[in-house]
Amino acid sequence: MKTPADSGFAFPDWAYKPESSPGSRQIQLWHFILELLRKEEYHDVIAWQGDYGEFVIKDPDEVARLWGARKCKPQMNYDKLSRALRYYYNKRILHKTKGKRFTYKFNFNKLVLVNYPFIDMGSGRVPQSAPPVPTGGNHFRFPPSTPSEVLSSSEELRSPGMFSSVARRMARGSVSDCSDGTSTNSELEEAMGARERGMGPERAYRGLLPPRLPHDSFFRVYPNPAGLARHGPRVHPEPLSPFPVSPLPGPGGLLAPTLSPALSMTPTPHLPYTPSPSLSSPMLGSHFSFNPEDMKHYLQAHTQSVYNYHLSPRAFLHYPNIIIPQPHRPTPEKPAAHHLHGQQQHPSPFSHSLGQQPGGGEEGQQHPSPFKFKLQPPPLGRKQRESGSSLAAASSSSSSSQSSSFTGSSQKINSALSAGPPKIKVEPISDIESEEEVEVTDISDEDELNHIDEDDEGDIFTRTARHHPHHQLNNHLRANGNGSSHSAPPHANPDDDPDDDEEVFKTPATPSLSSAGLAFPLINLKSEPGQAAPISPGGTRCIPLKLRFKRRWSEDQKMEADGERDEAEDKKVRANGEEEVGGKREEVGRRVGEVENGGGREGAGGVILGLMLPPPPTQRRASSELQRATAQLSLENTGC
DNA sequence: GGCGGAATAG
DNA sequence: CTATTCCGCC
Repeated sequence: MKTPADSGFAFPDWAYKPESSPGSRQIQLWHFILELLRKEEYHDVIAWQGDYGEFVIKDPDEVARLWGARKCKPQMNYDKLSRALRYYYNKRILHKTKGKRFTYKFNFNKLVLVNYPFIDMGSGRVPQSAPPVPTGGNHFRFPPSTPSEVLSSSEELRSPGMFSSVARRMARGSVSDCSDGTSTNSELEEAMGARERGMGPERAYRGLLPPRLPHDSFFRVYPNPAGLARHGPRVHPEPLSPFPVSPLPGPGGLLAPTLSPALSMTPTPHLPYTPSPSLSSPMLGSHFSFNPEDMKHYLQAHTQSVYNYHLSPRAFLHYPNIIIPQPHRPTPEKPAAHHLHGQQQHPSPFSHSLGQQPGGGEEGQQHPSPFKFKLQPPPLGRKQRESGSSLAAASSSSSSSQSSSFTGSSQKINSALSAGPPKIKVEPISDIESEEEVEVTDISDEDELNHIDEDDEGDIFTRTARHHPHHQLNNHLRANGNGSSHSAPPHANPDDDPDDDEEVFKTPATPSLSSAGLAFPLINLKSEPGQAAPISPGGTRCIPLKLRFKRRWSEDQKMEADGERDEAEDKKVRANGEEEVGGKREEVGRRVGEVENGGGREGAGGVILGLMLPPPPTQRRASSELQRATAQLSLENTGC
């Protein structure tokens, strides 16, 4: 089925050679594994098999040898290599498939999907195990095209940081390796390298892509079931460009004024700043394709992921209808993927249905309306909000955004904030939430919790938000306490992993409206506990426009928060391993501070702790994956 | 086989 | 930090 090249997955180049790797500049094991997996040549040695993201090391010794060659560690053996793999467990990059020898499973949530929605793991057969990624093309394509405005230029737009990194990367091309020349290196690299280098600009896209966009974009996509539609005639925004209106940096590069330069700039690979819209939007523009197929695939993949990996459902939650509609869409074949991503299909995106997928199913339901989803521009970065006196800025920014509608919400936020000392940031809620979540999330391990996966599936969609602000916390605590079984209810289980957050999300709301995307929990959740919140959980439907806006707004914030959160998470993950609740809390606080600081790297003081403490509802952290991925993407191989 | 602690290298 | 080494334990 696929050509070799295709067959493998095609992760974005950058995925393979990121520079950003945290500690070591060298290639990371998981990247290496991915490389091997994507090459057919190595299928006898290691291959996808089983569930999504699951792969089996058919020849451990060989894999070890290859790895050793790559790292110039002749003494490498499977025992050692496996130790390294085990370190990924806590990071949630990998987990062991129990009961199957030499079989591990990638958490693509973290690694790929979110990050690279359009990546394709290989068409063909890549078994189910291959990450479910979509894409019409073979590799990822970031459809540059963009509808309208979008941004073509987005690249430049992107945050400098990212951009720069990309650039560097490009410049360098693949780096390589040990000259020893073990076949491995050379092969892999060559293949990749060639590809990469060859592509000029396109590559750039890829590079850029990765990070957040996709995911942001996705998250921003709202289904628009009746809700939105009603509320406005689709917003102007257009069908095509989902993000066109976005306030941010659109193509024009408008980086949001608000963004604090510092933040926005933060180049570090980590993406310290992802959240900010600025980033996202650009990406959206450039990378995000609206090609229906892509969307469809992506969604499906995402969905799967959700199910399989606990991706944060929130994304989907928003869109109950997510089901990737497939109205009719026959095209069985994939678009020529080969050519790269670049093609610009234009999509009128919405016109098509996303549906169809080869494998799939047809779960797709058809919907009368061609497109349910409505894409929206990313909200402003929280930073932006922050920076400007948070509020003011926010409002402005929001207004700018297409959905100017949100402006109103700002108030809300304020109020919310006001509750606490206004510190630096505005996202009180989110932060808080995020933190908690984070904690929760981190804690979890998928392995054990695997069952969760399945559970999640159900849960994700099913659960309603019942979380009261404290509720989670409590659970959290309890959970931690338990040493043993995770039998605890899914949701209680802190471990659940990242996805837990999702729980929170689950919106109680009715599908219809809620789905509209408007329904977002953040605020709602909080209000819930109380008695009647205007936006009662269940009653999303009747929500007045204002409320809707607010919700949306809040949603946006959340998202942003997520991004940050992610970072936090990452850190946490590491940290948390053992922490207890109490300890965790503290840490959380710390982390939060970091996050706020911006990327963590330094920042102004993280004062917000106070806010954080309360255990608000959590959300998801889907984005964490992104960050993580980003952070981790370091692949370069250096010579020995 | 698999896990994970501990020490350590880079 | 990530990975490598070693190693004891299940």
